[in-house]
Amino acid sequence: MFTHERQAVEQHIRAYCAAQALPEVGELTWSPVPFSGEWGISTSFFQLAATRARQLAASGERVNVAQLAQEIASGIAAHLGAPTGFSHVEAVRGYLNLYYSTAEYSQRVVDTVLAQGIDFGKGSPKNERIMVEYAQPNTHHSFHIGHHRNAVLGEALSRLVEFAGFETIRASYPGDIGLGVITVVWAYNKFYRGQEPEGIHERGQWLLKIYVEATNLLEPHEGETAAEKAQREAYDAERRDVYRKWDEGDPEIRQLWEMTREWSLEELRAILRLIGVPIDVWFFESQMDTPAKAIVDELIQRGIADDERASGGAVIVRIDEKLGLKKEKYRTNVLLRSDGTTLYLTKDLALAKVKFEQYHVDRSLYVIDVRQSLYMQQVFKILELWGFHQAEKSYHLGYGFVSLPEGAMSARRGRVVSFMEVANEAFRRVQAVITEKNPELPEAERRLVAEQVGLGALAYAMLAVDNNKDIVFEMDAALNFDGHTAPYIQNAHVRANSILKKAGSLPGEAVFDYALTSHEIELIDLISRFPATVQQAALEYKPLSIASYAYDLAKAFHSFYHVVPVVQTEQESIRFARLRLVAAARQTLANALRLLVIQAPDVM
RNA sequence: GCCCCCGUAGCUCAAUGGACAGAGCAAGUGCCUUCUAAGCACGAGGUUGUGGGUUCGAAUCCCGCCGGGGGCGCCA
Repeated sequence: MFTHERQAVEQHIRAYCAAQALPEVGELTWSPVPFSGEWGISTSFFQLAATRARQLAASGERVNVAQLAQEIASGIAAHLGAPTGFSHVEAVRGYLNLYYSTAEYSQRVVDTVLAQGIDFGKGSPKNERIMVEYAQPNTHHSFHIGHHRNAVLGEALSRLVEFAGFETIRASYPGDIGLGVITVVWAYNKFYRGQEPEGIHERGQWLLKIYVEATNLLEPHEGETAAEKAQREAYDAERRDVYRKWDEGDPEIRQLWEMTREWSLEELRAILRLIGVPIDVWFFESQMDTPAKAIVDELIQRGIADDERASGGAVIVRIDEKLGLKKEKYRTNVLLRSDGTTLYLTKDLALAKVKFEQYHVDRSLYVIDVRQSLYMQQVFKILELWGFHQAEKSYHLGYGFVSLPEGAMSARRGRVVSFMEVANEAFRRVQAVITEKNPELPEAERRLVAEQVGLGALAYAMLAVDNNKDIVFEMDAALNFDGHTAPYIQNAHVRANSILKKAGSLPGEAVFDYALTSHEIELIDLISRFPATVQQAALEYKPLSIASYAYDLAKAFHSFYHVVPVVQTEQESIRFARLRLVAAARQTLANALRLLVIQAPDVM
């Protein structure tokens, strides 16, 4: 908006500087004027003044940079007068502030939002394809709140980059094989065959219980007797035998594995559907073993990997050495065990190759635990050595772990917070609040809204904190619906909606040629910033920026709602303008919430 | 030993080179015959861990130190 007018002003500024024999103006960066009450764009002249000061210093003249910047800004302000599209211009402390014409700007913002609707804020196509890999829990475990953080962060990132203009593919990569998985298959077969409970979530959580009990049987205990030790070792031998049979493709073991695996995947798909995560492509770790073996020889031949098998060693990549680094930074990682089996790294490299070659991905994003930072850097560097230029644009969005107030979660000890338990508790509490606040709402609708609000609260708790930071999950805090939370934002949407419902119909157009209150100005200002916020957040891969923005917008709307009458406004032209503003605010809130994987209810 | 992340109000967190460092929670005061009080308004709370440096300008960039967390060739 107002791009044309801004460019005209830039031309005037350049012409002025040339005429005054000032140094060349570089790229002019504009930001919103940070004061409330009016709005406009601002740029500063400190750079220019500093350059000029250095020139003058060469001839022995000393000047104060801040003062000079202010002089330049004032000179330009006087030169500009009242440019088209702006009501007035001022120079303050080295900054040049251009204020928009209130009526024109308001109308343009509101009309744009209402014309574009759900697309308001959407960026133009970037002609680049992004694949986001997230939602990679191991199968044979139940979905816990750490997985939830991963899934919500990944989905928010996907929606963000997609909305910003990137073609986006959502990929899930569950770990469906490995010692942990085999442990469950062994224990199920030996102790629990046919005892699985009904119900998708019950069965998913039951698998975790088996895992915990099996781990207990297989781990050494303090002061164990010789008989206990023998028993434990016998169990471990059985488990190893199951793994060997799986590897050989033993039909019975494979069938057990597939059945139990499917129970986990059923639970995973149900939860992803519930929280709004539509995965496009499923990769499975078990399917990457063969492709992984296939890339090893290629990496050896290209001189990237070193084969030390002849001396009883493994196939390794000395990353620093291959990059020509003198100090250790990326270190060394193993590509193939000395027994010839693949590792996680091998499969990840093979999968990356598939993403680049078969899916033609330009940017590969990974939402993975921040503790794997070094590992991810190793993957990217090996891909670079391998010749995949896309690796430079690949990105690891790490996130901190979710822990309980009493300590870290541990799947092995069964100390996990099940996502469904938390979600159900949230639904119960929200329903209780709705019953109290809005008793007329029919039961069926109440349930639906409770789900939208409960899930929203959980999602927002995961997104409103910097991804690098750990979250100590406290049920009470997450379900506290006051303050900086999703329900606060959702309620702003509900209030906007109830005004519009009360008004009946939305005027097709309106002008803003009356004296706007500061609340209206603040609201319009925030709405107008949404498209730029989306672009910046997407390029930084930072859903948090949207979470902050949505909160600010909701806060501005709540203030507006409290002070400024809409439906009760007597003068029709003002009422029309305010109704359209409310509709624009509702739309923008909905669009922002959608990027955060949070639903915008009409009532609550 | 080396690498990464973090240190901001009593607590939880924003702000990554620009104007007076902002929110929420907690504690305090006021506001429901008015579009839903899951709300609004008003105060209070800060040498941005610390010492240097770069810059016209630093919470932000660089170096040292202190404190916390994480990681480092056959786990995933």
